[in-house]
Amino acid sequence: MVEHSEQHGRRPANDGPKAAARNRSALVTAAREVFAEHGLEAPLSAIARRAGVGQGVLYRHFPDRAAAVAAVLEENVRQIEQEAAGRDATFAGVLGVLTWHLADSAAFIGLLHAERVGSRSGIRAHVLGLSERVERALRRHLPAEHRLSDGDDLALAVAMVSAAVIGPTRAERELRALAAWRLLGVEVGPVRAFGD
Amino acid sequence: MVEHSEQHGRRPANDGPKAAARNRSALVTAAREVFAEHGLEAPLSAIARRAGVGQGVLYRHFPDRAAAVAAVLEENVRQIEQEAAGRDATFAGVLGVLTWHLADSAAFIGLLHAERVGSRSGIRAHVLGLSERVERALRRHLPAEHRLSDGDDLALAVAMVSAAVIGPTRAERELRALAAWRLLGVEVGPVRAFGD
Amino acid sequence: MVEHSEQHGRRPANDGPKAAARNRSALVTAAREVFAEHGLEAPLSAIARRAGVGQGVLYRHFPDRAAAVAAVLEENVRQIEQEAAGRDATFAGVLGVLTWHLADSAAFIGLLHAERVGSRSGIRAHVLGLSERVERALRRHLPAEHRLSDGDDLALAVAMVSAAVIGPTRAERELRALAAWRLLGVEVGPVRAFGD
Amino acid sequence: MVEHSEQHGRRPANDGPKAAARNRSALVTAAREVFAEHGLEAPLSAIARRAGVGQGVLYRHFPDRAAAVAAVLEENVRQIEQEAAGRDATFAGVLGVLTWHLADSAAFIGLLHAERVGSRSGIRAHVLGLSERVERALRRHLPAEHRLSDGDDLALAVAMVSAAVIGPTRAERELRALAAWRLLGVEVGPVRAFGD
DNA sequence: AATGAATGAGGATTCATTCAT
DNA sequence: GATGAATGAATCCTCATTCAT
Repeated sequence: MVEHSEQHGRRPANDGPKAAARNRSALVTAAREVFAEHGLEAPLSAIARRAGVGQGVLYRHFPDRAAAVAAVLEENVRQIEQEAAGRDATFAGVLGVLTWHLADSAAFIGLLHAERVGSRSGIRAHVLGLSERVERALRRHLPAEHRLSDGDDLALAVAMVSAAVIGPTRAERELRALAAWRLLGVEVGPVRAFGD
Repeated sequence: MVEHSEQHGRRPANDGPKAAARNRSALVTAAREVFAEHGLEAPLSAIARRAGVGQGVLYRHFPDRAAAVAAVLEENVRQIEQEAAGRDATFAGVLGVLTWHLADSAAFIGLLHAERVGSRSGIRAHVLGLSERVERALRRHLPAEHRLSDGDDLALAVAMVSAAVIGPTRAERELRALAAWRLLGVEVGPVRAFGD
Repeated sequence: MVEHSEQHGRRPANDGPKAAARNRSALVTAAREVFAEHGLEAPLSAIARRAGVGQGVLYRHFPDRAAAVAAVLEENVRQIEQEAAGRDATFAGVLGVLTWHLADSAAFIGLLHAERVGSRSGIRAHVLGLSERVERALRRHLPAEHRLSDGDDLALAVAMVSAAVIGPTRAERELRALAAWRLLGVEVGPVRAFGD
Repeated sequence: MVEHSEQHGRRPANDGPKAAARNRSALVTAAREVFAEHGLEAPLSAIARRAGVGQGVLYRHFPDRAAAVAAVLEENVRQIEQEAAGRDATFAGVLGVLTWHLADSAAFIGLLHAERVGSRSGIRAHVLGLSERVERALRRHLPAEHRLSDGDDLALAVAMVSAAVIGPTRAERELRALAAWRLLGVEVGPVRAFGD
């Protein structure tokens, strides 16, 4: 049992429940950055620290590492879908946003195709669902006669490009991603962050 | 004939220097298996245990994790080179051996293109060297007019295929590798372990 | 992953494997004391600290709390059995050793009859086995016509006395144990530590 | 008629002071259940959750764990006293109610005789007081010539029986309690919940 | 040269307690 | 008065690494 009988020295400000939404958002941002910089095995405490919250808050929002990873992925996928839902969306455009995410943090999108995401199988299904959402978003705008329109090739191509995206700088990663798409015979539109 | 393998009481037999080579080999094999089964983050102690040696021996041969990883990679690359050096080697054939290694343990070859291999930078250069050796082995047999013959495309392609190689079973991983090569427009020869 | 890349500042003496037996014994002793003083929920780290060893050693010898508890219990029971095995052992004498253990650390013998020992069921069976050994040791010397000779009464009586044994000092606990046996109509022999 | 229980938007209805009593009662009930199911070390948050109130309310009513434990004990003891105060109360009858409480949640009554209730000493005196009230309630109906009528024997007997009461089901615990009383030469009246 | 126990820093996780709303 | 999010100390546990034998 953990009986904290000593008084905590001067407790820092507690902004109350209003901070909840702000904290969650800060945590997702921090998680994205920390995972991008130090990999998916980075200490969770680093995320809490960077988000400027206590460890407990991290655990309240994300009961385990997988949940934190999933939250970042979820956001990425949502942005891709949103781009795809735009009135004048094109295959090249959606691919551009996807590529931006790849270059920003390839490890996450790479996860979409990972076989072993920890041991819990729950996350597995979740990731598969996200993967399908990305494919749907892309396929909706894929020219019918495209060489990737066949079967699982689109998913495979995304996985391949994801992995190709390594490099010390964002620019370098973006170049690689574009080169990878080109090798697959795909022309990508302007790469840009969602919302640009 | 004198039976000289009798037990020496408490200490395990000390078979002299001959044991060193045997141990190293057992360690590399164990490392390959452990890394393949539990990922590159597996406890090093698991390698020593599977090799049937003490922790100290592991450290004698591999001062750190990177060294153990490098040793497995090194062996992989040497086998690819050996295949490429064969009298009647073909591009498809060399690619077959490479693909076998990918399917056997994609994580290793994937490393060939990783930007971050722990924090020590020494390993970085080493891995780049291995990467070049693989490319050389392949390029030597690459038809001049091949679409991958241009610049860094070959390395990129290997990276892309490496990443596509995920799956619970070896067979599944092999299938994925072949599909990935196909997407890149490459025809692969019979996939087989080196030495078959 | 826990990558300890910084050098540990000056490592304390490592007495080598010879320390293993000594450490285990020190740990059991420390565990007995810590559990007696702070209850079975005491921090495991306190045991390691009192035994003068690192946390790792504790975990090497006792993978979890239950194992540490079991080790102390085991020792208690063995001493009772040993007393019972003596040539001129009497019921009162064996009961004396048992009572000494009760007074020394009632929680442990109390465990012998506990229904809920954590959640793991493995420990459950183990404790039941120990309990039977205590009963056997006692019953061997129990006068045939004794009122406790019937069925489960002996076990129940031990459980009841165990619980009665609370109090701030050893002497107080011993008095209570004796009073409890008397209430049950049992006359107890000289109370003494095993080996006295 | 004005319907005034409509939801106030975000905040849960604030039913005014009347809720305070209701909450306290819900907390005591929840505490009894949680402590019975998970032991006295159960997380306090579990009590608040089961009572359907916020953590803050728990702390308003019970500043610490000891207070929560004491509240449940207090209620138990009050019920025993009330039974003893009945016109035609008998020793066996009062013992029956006591036994019911033992079987319901032996840990509490066991506390009546515990030496160490956390570290705070305040609780100590409180528990001793409760213990005396139980003894008084029992002794009032104890036949003068009874073997337990001497000195501390009654308190000791209660402690001994408390400890015997372990077992996975309520029925099992009740059987054990009755067997324990019998071993002590006490005949127990009908075991029943207070108020039956 | 091998063994395997010991060390102890670091990371994961849990709650008791506070406090803005 | 109630809610429940936030805090962070304390505990648990895991290895990388050393070193006596």
